Amino acid sequence: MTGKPRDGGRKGFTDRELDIMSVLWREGSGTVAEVRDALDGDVGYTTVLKMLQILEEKGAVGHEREGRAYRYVPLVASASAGGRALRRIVNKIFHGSAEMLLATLVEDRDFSDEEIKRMRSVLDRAERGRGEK
Amino acid sequence: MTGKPRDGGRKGFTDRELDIMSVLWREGSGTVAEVRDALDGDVGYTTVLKMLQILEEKGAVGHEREGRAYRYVPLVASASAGGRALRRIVNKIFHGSAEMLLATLVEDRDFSDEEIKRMRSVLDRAERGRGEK
DNA sequence: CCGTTGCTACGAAGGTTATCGTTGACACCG
DNA sequence: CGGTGTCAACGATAACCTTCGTAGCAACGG
Repeated sequence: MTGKPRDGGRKGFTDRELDIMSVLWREGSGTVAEVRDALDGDVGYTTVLKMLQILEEKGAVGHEREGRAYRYVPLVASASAGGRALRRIVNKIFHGSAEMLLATLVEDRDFSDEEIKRMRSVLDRAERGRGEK
Repeated sequence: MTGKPRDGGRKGFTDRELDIMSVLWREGSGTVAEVRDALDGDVGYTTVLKMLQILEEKGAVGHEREGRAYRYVPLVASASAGGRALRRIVNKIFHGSAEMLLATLVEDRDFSDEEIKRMRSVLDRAERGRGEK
């Protein structure tokens, strides 16, 4: 493992960085070639490598040697990045209203009954689970 | 009004751009000086002007003369920007699961009973309102 | 042993973001 | 009229994102 953070991962990810983090979160880890294959369009090998090096400088990923190649692993959890991103959106776009955020979300996509049910139970759990810890 | 779009506002906003759009969405419109006053830290007048000009180039805002100054108005609705941002997050960070997004949201903040209730009714409305249009 | 292949490292190019300094226009005050 | 304050326009700057080309290294096949 290497990598001294430059900005500690405080800020959100850029588009390309997010593409790459998304792959690592989904797969758990990846070599440069694996990440590259998992990306949509065709991106140069060195481009992916560079992005991973930048992400490492920021402390978002780490790497360990695997044979001749490096295997990169995310050091920032997706939930943590998601929380930061959601906070930003709810504050700047929805003026602090989570209700508006949710309304926009469900208006934007057609959720199945199943999905709505599960979302409702997320709210139930939040309500019940409060006041304990 | 002026402003031919350069990228049509397809992409999301950067941090600073979002700060400024947030003010315009909240207030409805604003001159350079008004926007500047509404921003948190002290930002230079010309900086705010420049950002508004960039946003105008992108088609996100327009302006009309008001006395000697320009009054800027948002051309992109906050719900539209919010929808785009949420889609990006749910896809890249939560792998398409709105349920995970919602779980992260409610874990991150302590919502009141009132807020939870309103969010639940947003889901109810979504369920009932489906299949018609 | 030598060429090929699969890697990482380095650094540069082009575009964007974010910050202003400076200039010039215009109007108001005294 | 002449100074002062408010405003937009322009250009400069520094940092950062994103893309690679090129080079160098190490292992493997023949």
